[in-house]
Amino acid sequence: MSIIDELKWRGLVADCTDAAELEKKITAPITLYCGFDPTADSLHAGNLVPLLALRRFQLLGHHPIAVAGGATGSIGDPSGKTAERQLLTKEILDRNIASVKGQLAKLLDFETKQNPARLVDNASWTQNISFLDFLRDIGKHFSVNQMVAKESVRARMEDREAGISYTEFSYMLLQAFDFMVLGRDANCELQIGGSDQWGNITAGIELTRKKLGKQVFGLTLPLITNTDGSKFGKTAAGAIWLDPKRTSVYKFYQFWINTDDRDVIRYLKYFTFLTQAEIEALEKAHAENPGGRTAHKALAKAATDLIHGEHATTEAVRASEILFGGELKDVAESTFNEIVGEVPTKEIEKSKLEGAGIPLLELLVQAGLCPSKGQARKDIEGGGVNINNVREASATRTLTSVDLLFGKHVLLRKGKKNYVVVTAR
RNA sequence: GGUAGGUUACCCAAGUGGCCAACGGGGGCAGACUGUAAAUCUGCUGGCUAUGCCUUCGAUGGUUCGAAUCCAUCACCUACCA
Repeated sequence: MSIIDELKWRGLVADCTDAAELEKKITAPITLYCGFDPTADSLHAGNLVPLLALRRFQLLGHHPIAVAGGATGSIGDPSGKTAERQLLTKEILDRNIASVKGQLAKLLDFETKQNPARLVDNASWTQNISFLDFLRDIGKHFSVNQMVAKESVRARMEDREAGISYTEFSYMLLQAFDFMVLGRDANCELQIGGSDQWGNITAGIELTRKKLGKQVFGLTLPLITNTDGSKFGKTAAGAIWLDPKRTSVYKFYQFWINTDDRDVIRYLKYFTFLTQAEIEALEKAHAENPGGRTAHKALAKAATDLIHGEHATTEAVRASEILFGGELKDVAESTFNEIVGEVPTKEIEKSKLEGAGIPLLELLVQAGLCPSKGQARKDIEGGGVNINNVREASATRTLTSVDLLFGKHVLLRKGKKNYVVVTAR
């Protein structure tokens, strides 16, 4: 199966230039790239689709290049943004690039002899070019008329309140320049990216044709949307990050477990490397017994394995089983310890539990389960708060050392899914 | 520059002197049901040392026993006129 068929089957092709010619080209290994701008110090679930697509190409023998956007990231892509962005400071940018590079490196194979992945920073070819040279050599090939017509720019021009700065307006040129440089120096013939990158990609294709007289291709991946209309990759608590310091492995696993039934098969195609046969089997299992959530578990396991490795996944699965498995009272200390560190943990001083103890209201706020004591009180009165998986109905409850499990921990829960382990120290 | 209208909690939006921490809807949180679902039903949705107290209705000042509500000035938005 060619990479194009593979992507099509997975529903991962949103758009593509000169499909017939690209399909011919792609029968032999080609070099392709995808850019990632370091807007934060970690990639998030939303970045996964293009990143995994790179890897899909690699698995089928193609040569992937991941481009860290040291240059483009310092400008800010206007695509899909409704307002001008705050520029990142140089220090933040450097830090972000360093950590994003590390994450990219984990998901692609840099070791294989045949077609090792490469990681480059577009600052390396942008920083030494002078403004005048850039205007003369690159800028000359762009028509402002055409640039203004592109969706990403037009949306902002029509919005009288937001507008667009010259800086962001120029973003497209930088990305086009990247493609041209990679086409010239690395024989890169294909750029992939999210569907919001279409305008930037085609700009690069045209620049490459004009500068090098060479035909290169673009392929965009669909924007992932949840069936219920919400944004993929976001929870109430914020984005789902790949960095376990930002989003714990347990939370990451839970994120996938909580996928809507209607989305789960689609996401298996998007986010895992399971084969068509395997996914079809899961689809069947899901249709026959949705309550078994076989597909959800497979999705969560596969995605978590990919990002955090099998060992961490096993622990997250185990913690989930313990927390959602029912009674806590018979749980052995060693079993309980498995969830410590998986779910959010809050340490308090042991002395606070002596005597009258610490008010539950206060602890709920400190543990980050409730935003204020008023809210904590309401949550308790509404029956939403559990201590060690036993519902607590009294808002005046205080916690003392008697409540400690194994003399160390208290398991607080708000609602069905929000756990915090409080550890006395 | 002129005239008219607007600015209310996370968002939309009612309220035009005391009964207003402020109707209603959305969103969010929680409860029941369930599969750690969906749909549905219910409660909550400014803060606190909590049968009470404090801070909110674009900003500042004023009238009044009492203001989101009346007056003045300022800022921003919308429409029409120039």
